[in-house]
Amino acid sequence: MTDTTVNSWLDVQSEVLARIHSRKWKPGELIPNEAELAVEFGCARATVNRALQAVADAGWLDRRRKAGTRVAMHPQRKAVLNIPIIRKEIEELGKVYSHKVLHRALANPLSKVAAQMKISEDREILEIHTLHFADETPYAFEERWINTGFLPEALNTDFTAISVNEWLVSNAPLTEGRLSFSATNADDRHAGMLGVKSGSAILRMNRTTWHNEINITLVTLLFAPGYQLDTLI
Amino acid sequence: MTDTTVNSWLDVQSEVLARIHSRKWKPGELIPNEAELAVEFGCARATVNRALQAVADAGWLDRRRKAGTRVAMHPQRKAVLNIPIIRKEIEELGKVYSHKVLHRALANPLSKVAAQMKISEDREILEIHTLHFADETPYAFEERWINTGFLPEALNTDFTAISVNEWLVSNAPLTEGRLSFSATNADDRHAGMLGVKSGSAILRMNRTTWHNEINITLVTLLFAPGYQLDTLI
DNA sequence: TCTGATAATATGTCTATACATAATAATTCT
DNA sequence: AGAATTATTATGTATAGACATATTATCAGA
Repeated sequence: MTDTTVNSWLDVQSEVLARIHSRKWKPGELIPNEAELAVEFGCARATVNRALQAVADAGWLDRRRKAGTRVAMHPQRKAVLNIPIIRKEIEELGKVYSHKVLHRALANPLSKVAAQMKISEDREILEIHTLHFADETPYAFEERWINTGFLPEALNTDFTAISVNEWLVSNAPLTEGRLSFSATNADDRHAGMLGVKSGSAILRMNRTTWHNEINITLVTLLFAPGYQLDTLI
Repeated sequence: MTDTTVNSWLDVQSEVLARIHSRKWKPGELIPNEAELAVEFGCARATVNRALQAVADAGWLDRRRKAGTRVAMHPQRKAVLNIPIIRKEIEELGKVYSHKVLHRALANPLSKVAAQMKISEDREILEIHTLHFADETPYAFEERWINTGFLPEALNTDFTAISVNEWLVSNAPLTEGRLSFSATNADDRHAGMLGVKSGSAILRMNRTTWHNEINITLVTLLFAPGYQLDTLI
């Protein structure tokens, strides 16, 4: 019993998680240091380190130099969310994906959009509206603004063949961004496009993408009712 | 230029990400193997390995033994979602958190709930409805079912002092779970409780929690309109 | 008693080396 | 030619040892 001989860092990880889950190590409690655990588990400290880092990444442990490692007070704070890629989602449902560009224009951004993109209102950007279908049924409506100052090639691209998103994936150097989800009531226009009653609750996803300090694109996706965003903890 | 001497794995990571972002390494393309990169960067293979694993974890690279490492086709980007902890959220807004237990009963689960919890319908479970407030304003409504077969102590606990969630955090051995988000129209009852018009779009969060194969609890949270779930990519 | 220097400590990371493992390529046998 | 076997290769992982760094504890001096 005393000698829990394991070797792989995954074994160490399992054991550590088991102790947290079983409350042998309680929230807030300091756990033995790496060297001690290495002796107990009969492996190298580096192996323990690898395991503890993984567990800490998942949010179960808080680690600080010198202060040591303790069980997180609020476990399970983090979940990994796979950002929806519409074509893939639809195809994984066994349905046929298609899309239709409803609107495309160079225009001055609305002040709200300009503010979010942090560009001036008198600078023209590309505005594209797309409707995504799963087997001919509307799946999501997309409003997108592209910073053509940064991506002038977008002006000469035909987005009926390739969707805007996929074009960006293979043409824009993405770095970081922000996602936000909220619920909203469909207005008449959106309801009409998605083929639902006006006022229906729809899930809205907002996404901004930056390269260095420049905003490349801003998207709002409105998903047809019934859409569900899933994630495992 | 040729000799990009770096030492820390973070430096390697930055350089790798820069090459992906700048499209020096294009989506689908095979990148040099670890040994070659180690020589180029003037560091040990283990250091390159650490960096590449981190980049792969973030979804930018696909790695397979023998086959090598290539840039992901779909930067199927993963986002780390901070699971909302209501009390903390409210306090971070600088508001005062409070909650009120509206309903508490031992009852047979609705068939829908029983199905989700994978328990039989004739087994009694604890049903608790709680309303969460931020500065006296309704913030979210919570419907929760607790598997009292697994957590009999819940029967003797007074949830007016401590919220159900916080009690569970410190009393239930959690392991894994599933989260899902969707939008729904408020029915009269929910609208009344949240103090909004019937039919308002609200964000619904569903969460199940398992320990080994046993479902411990199931929660549905309905957030007052305006609620936004944020995450960085 | 307060302040600043110093020691102690736990995690963070790098290195070199070795072997494990998965997947592909090459080879042999039928 | 086709199947089974054997190399080869790139990543995956373990190890011991060393040093870096952040943070806390301790102690000396004003």
